[in-house]
Amino acid sequence: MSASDTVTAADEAREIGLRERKKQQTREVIARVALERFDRQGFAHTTIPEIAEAADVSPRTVSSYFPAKEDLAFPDTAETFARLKERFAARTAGETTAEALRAWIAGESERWEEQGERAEMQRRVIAATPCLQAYSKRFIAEGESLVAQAIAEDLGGSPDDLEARMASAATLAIFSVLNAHKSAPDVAKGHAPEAECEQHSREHAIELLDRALLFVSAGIRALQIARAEDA
Amino acid sequence: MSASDTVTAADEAREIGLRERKKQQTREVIARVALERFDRQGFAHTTIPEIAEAADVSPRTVSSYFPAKEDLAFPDTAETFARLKERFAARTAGETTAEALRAWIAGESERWEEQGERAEMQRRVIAATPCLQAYSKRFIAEGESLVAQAIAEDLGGSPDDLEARMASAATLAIFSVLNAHKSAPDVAKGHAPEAECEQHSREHAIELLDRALLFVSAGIRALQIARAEDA
DNA sequence: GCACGATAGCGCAGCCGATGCAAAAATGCA
DNA sequence: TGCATTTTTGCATCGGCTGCGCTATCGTGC
Repeated sequence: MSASDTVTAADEAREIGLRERKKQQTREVIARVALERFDRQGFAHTTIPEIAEAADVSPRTVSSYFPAKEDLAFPDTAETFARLKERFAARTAGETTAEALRAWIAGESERWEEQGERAEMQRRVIAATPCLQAYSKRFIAEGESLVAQAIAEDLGGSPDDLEARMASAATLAIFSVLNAHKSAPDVAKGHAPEAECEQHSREHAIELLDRALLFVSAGIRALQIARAEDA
Repeated sequence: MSASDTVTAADEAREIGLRERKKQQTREVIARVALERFDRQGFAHTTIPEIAEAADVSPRTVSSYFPAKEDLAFPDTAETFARLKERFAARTAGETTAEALRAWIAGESERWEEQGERAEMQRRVIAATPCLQAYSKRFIAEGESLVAQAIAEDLGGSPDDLEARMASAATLAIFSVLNAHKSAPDVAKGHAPEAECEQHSREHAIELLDRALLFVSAGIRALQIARAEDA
């Protein structure tokens, strides 16, 4: 009855052997050098062989780690949504979807801040590449079903309730807008990103998030009222 | 002072000469055979040369008409949004964005019904191809900015007002859900698409649309109230 | 410690889609 | 009919993706 019987996804990074460790490391290196090149020379003007050379692996290996070139710009999206899934699974009976979302977003923005320049680069690259913005919708679709399920539980309906799906789609669409909004105006103002500013920006982000959730919950309420009137 | 001085987009199809006519025709043939193949054998398992042969043109010509393979599945999206743009431009002072959207959607669904099997095939193909669903978001983004502008006018704010963009994104996201929803359940029920049923489906579509607009307008109102309280 | 199964990384070859370019064919007009 | 314009085509190339088989390394059980 070793400790490995109770490992969680979070522990996995330490539990595993040297082999897996090297794999993660290789993946990380590839993603990092790719992001740097994308930032410097643009996504389209960076080739896979080029990234491979910079990461000291073969082109074939790059494609093996990242099936599509676009995936290089979203190296840890899977984990991000895995955490959302965990968060939803772990929520208590009274906790609403909105509260869980708030907590999740807070955790994620903390992560982004820890990454520092890295997250900023990713933001820049995606903002500068329409193709990547379109690609990101693919992941959002994944999040949509998670949120839809959570909202459906709140409403006590079936997991594929239409209203839940509508509300979920609206929520994530608004998140996208907020996310895109966060990139642009800070650049325009032109003041250096000091610690104080970052703190402010984070509070601002939460505030915007609340507005989004307000929007969505008002929408849901209106639907429920309308449905009650019909019946 | 010929008649060509006052041509609109709608007249264009007749005003132009044989040359332009043939071009449209070629484009139409390519799109049609492509959609058929996509429906029969899947998007990924249909190659450009194959489509070219079926359409009796060279592969190079196909790529010339449709820069990306995905565009073959959305042959008339540009016109669809052009009509939305026209509709917004033509709306009277009192007409809200929601009303204009309703009118537009009504017109578009009429068009779809006229196309018959064609629209159904497109629906099937997109529903069966995640890649195309992601690609469709590209066009939706275009619609988003149109709707955002219209809502911003309603609200009297600047054209890139954040709330307008949020509301617009939410609206189109919900439309997407409704659109996807329309594909699935009709198939599940398994009754033939009789005229009566189509009529019902159309009414149902309008009803769903109204729910979406209700959702959005409630959201906007909530935001305005919150903003008023802050001030 | 050793040997064996598993697997990460690699090279290769091929397919497909996208694009630039220039020749060729079709078209519209005088 | 002849000419200018535009569409269509073939060609060549490039970049990305994939399947296959080989090698080297790692992990495990003996």
